[in-house]
Amino acid sequence: MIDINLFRQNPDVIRTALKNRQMDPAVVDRVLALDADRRDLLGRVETLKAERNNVSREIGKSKDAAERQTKIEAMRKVGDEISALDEQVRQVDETLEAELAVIPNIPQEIVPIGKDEHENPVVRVMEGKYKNLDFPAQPHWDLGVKLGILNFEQGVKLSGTRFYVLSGAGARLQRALIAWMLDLHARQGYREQYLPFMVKQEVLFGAGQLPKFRDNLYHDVEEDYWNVPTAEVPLTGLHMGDILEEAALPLRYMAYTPCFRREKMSAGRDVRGIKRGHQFDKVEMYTYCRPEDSMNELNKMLADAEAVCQGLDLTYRVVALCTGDLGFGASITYDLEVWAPGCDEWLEVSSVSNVTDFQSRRANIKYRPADGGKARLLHTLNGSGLALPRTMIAVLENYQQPDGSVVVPPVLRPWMGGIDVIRPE
RNA sequence: GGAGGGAUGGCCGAGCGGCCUAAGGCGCCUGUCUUGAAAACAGGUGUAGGGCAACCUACCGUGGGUUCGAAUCCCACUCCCUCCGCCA
Repeated sequence: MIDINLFRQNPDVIRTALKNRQMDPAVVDRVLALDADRRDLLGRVETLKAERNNVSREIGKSKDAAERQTKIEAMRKVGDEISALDEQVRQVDETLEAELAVIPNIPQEIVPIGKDEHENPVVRVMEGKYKNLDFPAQPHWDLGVKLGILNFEQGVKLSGTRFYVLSGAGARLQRALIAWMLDLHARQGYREQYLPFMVKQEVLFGAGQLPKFRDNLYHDVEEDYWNVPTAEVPLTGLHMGDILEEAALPLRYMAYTPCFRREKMSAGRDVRGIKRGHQFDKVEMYTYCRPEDSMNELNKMLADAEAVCQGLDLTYRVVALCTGDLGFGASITYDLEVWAPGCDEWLEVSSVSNVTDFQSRRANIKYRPADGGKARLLHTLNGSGLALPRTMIAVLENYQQPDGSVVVPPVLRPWMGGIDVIRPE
């Protein structure tokens, strides 16, 4: 959510931000009009409430029955006016909140201006040991099926399209990746969390998923349970409504969770393989920090995500998202893309963002400055470290050998129970 | 799922429909005193919104209702505790 004070004081900043995001800036004028309405109504209703409070107090003290009756009659009328105005305030508030709730964060000045993902500049390319294979690379959907570690038919049998089963060494390889990533991030200073995979509606609002991305979420129709689309959601909710001590910051968390997405927006895209499913696993990093520290934390988090690619010796590149491709809550985002020689494409395995105070305002998360001053909104950041299916694709396709076997990356071997090479089962 | 008890400021804990503008205590901050500290004493200590300000409004688990007026009365819900049943 954007600070209403920014609309009042500098609406052009928001108009420009919306234009750069390829969105209509007309919403700014609607917000300003609603805000003016709201303040006008509040002024009137609060004056009436003050009057009623005073007179009601007099009624309590008065001994004169006739005078009491006169005042009670008068206040009954005032009460009706208050009810009517309160209802108007409620409606204006509701409309205003609805408008504000779907306005995205302001991109930072250093974010490149661009229309869509085709205009995202590549910041750097980091070549790992595995880049070019000197034989024709198989895509993972062939390689994995032949190895007997990946089964699409069973996924469809159980749950339908966009589901699959990992079997034997495949399942174990994913578990090894998860365990290794968690241990790596623990060494980098993040505290591991085990979280609910279903959360309440208000948590999704706080994280910026609702109301805008309702169509992408799975939820229980009988209870207020929503499956998390990313660990970012419960990691935001952890401190919803809290006032943290400045000394506790930065607070760095990480968590492994499954993620559930309906993928209504991408129907028909990436239907082959395990790149995009309704359920996938992810290790996520999340930081709460002081506003003045958030850009440093962004750089740290990006480096910490890159360390995963480096540990696996994968070739990857860092891409800066342009204004037209920036996510809803992000003020700046870097994507990590690893090279997958089998499907012959760069795969987005991580997205690292500084969300500034966009989520903390929605979720009411503050910190108390060490000097004891007023509580201030803090900044939050999130970054994948990494998304599992695409990391699995990259490992399988990069570590494949001409005979169709797959070498297990050395860093993962402690969890593989002696399997150094995955061969057909 | 059934029966009962509870939810009040940072914490503990009072609170007959109207001096609740929430008692009292603890904690914290400031001041006096002191070489310094402790103690004692005095004052101050929530969040949000509106107003240039004085000030005003809202908030006693949540949401409704009754009333001129609700922490207080009524209804629904949520969460916590105790017991019973069921259960990985």
